[in-house]
Amino acid sequence: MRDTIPKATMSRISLYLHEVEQWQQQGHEKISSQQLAEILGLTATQVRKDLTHFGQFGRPGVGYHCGELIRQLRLILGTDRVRHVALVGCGNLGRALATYPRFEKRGFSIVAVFDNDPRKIGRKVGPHKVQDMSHLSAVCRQKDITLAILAVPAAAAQDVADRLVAAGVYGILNFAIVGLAAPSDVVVSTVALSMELEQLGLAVRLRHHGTRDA
Amino acid sequence: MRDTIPKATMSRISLYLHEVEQWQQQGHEKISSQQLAEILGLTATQVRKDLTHFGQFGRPGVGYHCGELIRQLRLILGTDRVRHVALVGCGNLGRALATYPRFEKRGFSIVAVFDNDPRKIGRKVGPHKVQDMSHLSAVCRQKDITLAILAVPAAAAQDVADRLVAAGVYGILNFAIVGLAAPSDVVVSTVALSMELEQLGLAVRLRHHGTRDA
DNA sequence: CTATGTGAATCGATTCACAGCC
DNA sequence: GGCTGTGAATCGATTCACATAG
Repeated sequence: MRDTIPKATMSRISLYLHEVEQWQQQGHEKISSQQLAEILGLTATQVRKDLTHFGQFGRPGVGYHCGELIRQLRLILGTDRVRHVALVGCGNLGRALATYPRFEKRGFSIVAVFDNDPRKIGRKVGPHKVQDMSHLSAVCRQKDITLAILAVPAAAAQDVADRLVAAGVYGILNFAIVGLAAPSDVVVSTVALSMELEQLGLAVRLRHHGTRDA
Repeated sequence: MRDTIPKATMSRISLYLHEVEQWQQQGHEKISSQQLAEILGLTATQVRKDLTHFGQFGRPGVGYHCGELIRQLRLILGTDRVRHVALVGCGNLGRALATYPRFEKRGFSIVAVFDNDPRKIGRKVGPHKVQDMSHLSAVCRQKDITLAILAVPAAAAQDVADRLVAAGVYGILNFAIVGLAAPSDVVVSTVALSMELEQLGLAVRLRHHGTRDA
């Protein structure tokens, strides 16, 4: 487990966890790299290579024990214990994310919600009162918040990111369409929804290349 | 332009478009591969290689003309003309996406919204009345809808996807956490928000590897 | 005989080095 | 001089082939 993990591998670990959980819920006790690969449209070798970056979880001639593999994958992802998350920005997208049930189901708990709009502060969003940004640092430290979801307008994103970093957050999931500067020990991952749609459009165009200008 | 485009290149084209637009709005007339690369944290060579997959848009000694490059990038992405999009699923996330202003700003227009919940049908979400799923096929064809955003529960996703395909949609942006089966001429792109958060958590853990179990 | 784990080989993407144009 | 476009070289990721364990 102590070499550097390929980026491509990292992006597949949570896929593995999700599919093995599904598989187990369907009543299976074990799963082979072949079966897991087929579900995900990968190769069996790729699945095994990915997993062995973190340890040897399977048994030759048998496969992987679902329960054990799930435990290990959660350990890898750090979701064996619940992680506290702050959500900043209570627009339409922010409110949807605040109540997105899958975060809670997968080991992340949104424990504080912030906005800087006085009309929103004090309102409830899901189970949480929206708090003023000025409380950000104190609340993050008090509630042991290590990750943040950023759903504010692009113009405000860098400022909020700086404040989150100052508040001791280690990772930021950024829904604004700007690159964020952050110190090297803080991870920023940007989800640009409009670009996802653009890329889908491009993929469609290339697949139908000459065919028609669909 | 007629070799196969690397997947990695495809995923960067919309980044280029966005940054060149910003750059132009800041009053610049031209941009060099070096400047664009710095903004995005890439190398100048990579930017040039990516662009030349689609044609030769720059002039040696000068750089790229912003206006011309933007025009070409939109042509590549197919957003030179507005594309009609259907949104299926009016839960919290669906409603946020239905009114997400950036889609409209970048050449995509949500022209129809569907749900199968009778209590939601007829309500307005942004400028659109929520329609029953039974109208899906007729509306998609009538309004020349080529792309769809799928924001329904995982259990319903495959069924809806099948109906979208039957309705002549070429691409599906899927927010449900399931792999969707679709014919090879239909592109499915899945955005799994909870997995984004898991991957962020993993990246954080690996960056701080031994340090502390943040 | 079945399925994992892994070094070696292949494949694809990034970077280098430079030829050609402004 | 400055910068693009591109073949050659490097780097990383996937696949192959097989040794090893159940």
